[in-house]
Amino acid sequence: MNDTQAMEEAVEVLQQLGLKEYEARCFVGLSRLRAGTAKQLADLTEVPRTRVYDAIRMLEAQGLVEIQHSSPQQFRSVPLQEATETLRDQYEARVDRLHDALTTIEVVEKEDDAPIQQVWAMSGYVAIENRAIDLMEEAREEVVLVIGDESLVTDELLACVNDIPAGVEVLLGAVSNDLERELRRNVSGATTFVSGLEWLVGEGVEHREVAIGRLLLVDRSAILVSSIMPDTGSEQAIFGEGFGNGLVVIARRLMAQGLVRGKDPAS
Amino acid sequence: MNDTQAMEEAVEVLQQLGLKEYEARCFVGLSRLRAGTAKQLADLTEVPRTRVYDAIRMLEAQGLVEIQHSSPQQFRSVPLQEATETLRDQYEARVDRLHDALTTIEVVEKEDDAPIQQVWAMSGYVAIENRAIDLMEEAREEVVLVIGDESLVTDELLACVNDIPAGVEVLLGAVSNDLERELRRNVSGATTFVSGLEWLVGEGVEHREVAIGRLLLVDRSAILVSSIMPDTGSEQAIFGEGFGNGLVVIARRLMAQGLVRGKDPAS
DNA sequence: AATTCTGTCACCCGTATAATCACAAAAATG
DNA sequence: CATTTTTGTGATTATACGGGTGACAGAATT
Repeated sequence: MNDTQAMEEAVEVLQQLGLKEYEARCFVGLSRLRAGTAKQLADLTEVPRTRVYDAIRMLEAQGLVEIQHSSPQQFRSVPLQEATETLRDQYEARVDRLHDALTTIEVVEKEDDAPIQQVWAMSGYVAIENRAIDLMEEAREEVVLVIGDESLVTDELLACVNDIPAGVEVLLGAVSNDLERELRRNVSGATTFVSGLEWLVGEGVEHREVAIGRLLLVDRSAILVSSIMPDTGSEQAIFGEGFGNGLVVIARRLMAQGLVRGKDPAS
Repeated sequence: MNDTQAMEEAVEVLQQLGLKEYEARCFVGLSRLRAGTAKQLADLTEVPRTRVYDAIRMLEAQGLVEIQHSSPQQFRSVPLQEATETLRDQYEARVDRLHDALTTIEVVEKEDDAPIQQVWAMSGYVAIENRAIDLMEEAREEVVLVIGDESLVTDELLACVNDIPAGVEVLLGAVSNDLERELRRNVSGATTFVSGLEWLVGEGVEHREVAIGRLLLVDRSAILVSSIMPDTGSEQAIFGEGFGNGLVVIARRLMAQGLVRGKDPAS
């Protein structure tokens, strides 16, 4: 990666982490200056000199830079190691506070009527993976998991699959030979197979370039199907649970036919 | 904690974590509703109904809520466990990206002239603790640490002190008997003592209510002194290094007199 | 058929933040 | 010592974003 690119990247990320633009630019500036005055920083980062002071003060308050009160003042950034550690701590504290606050109010409001057909949509790679892991951890009899893209095979996922107790039957599918080999190499106690999932993309219908993400069926009563969007590359999923759930019923059908047929066990 | 308090707290923290107010309120609302429509959410959270949709979309994109595309749409939040996990992952990823970006540009700009007296100021409890730990980890001969307030005795700090290799002499001071006992109970391989640090607050000068935070001297060549501000309760520190550093020189003097005198070892 | 509900848009407005300017004290220069 | 540059603070303007409100068409309900 190019230096200027990297700097922009860093500024961007710092802003996502809650810093203002000037603050971010100043911090990045100090990262390559080791130590500097307001003027030097202003020249390097193109932050208006008179605004550098405010930005630095904010950064100092957050424990990210140090100030030497000489004349002219000198600024320098905390070592990268310390900075990331500080940010991390800050964040952990926040997440904990959130967790505490929310658990004290998890008082559920009226659990009323019919648990009808519910199909939920979710998006985002991280959230979907977490949900998938959650589901697998709760499996009591059977887990069927088909992976459509190697980018989805993370350490967490593999660890989770390997942690499934012995009493639970695990069927692990892949859409390509390579991927299946990869899976078999990293997983024990599971039956792996290759599955052409043509039926998923819609047999003969319009058939756009939506790539298959993953397909997870747990105890034949909860299903999660995800796709990789062609344009953005983001992952989108739908998810249903309950034995009577329409989506789950359809999924059971399809699995029985398309998956298990030429292959292995269970009706 | 009261429910409404907890909700406000949660909203606040969520905003610190990067969510907009409406998004935060909606998420908190869904946390106690298990599932709900836009109208229900609007009534509960006082977010304008027409704005609930935008907020939910953002939340969905971040993997924090699920949408059921029925009519009316139903929304529900991801289980708290998953939500915090997702947020944590997101954050880790950002910090990593930051780390990568900054290391690629850590090309130091001109390391020029005289390494004169440098005294740096920093503030914020987390940052100061991190710096203190850093310093102690680099100790090769001697660590002198005086604690002025029990709130500063964290697990990390204790762990760090206990991890100091045997070859390094450790002098651990406290400003009260109780605190010294506490320290001795949790630390091994260190000489503990009680030190009235009157001299730190300025003998007879104005003497405001600045509480002593910590005092750290490593290898007699780096020093960190912190105070607890009377009004805000925040921690502020100054820090100097280099054997010739003025601050360090003074510190050595003071230590030799005020600390070691009536007590223990080393000149 | 009438009414309520649902979802989308377009718009206003206040605040926060980016961006400039004015200025006095301090430092540097000759 | 006089002049010029640098430094730090404060005030001011411009702008973008997010909070807040209303209009409206289609769907659902009565």
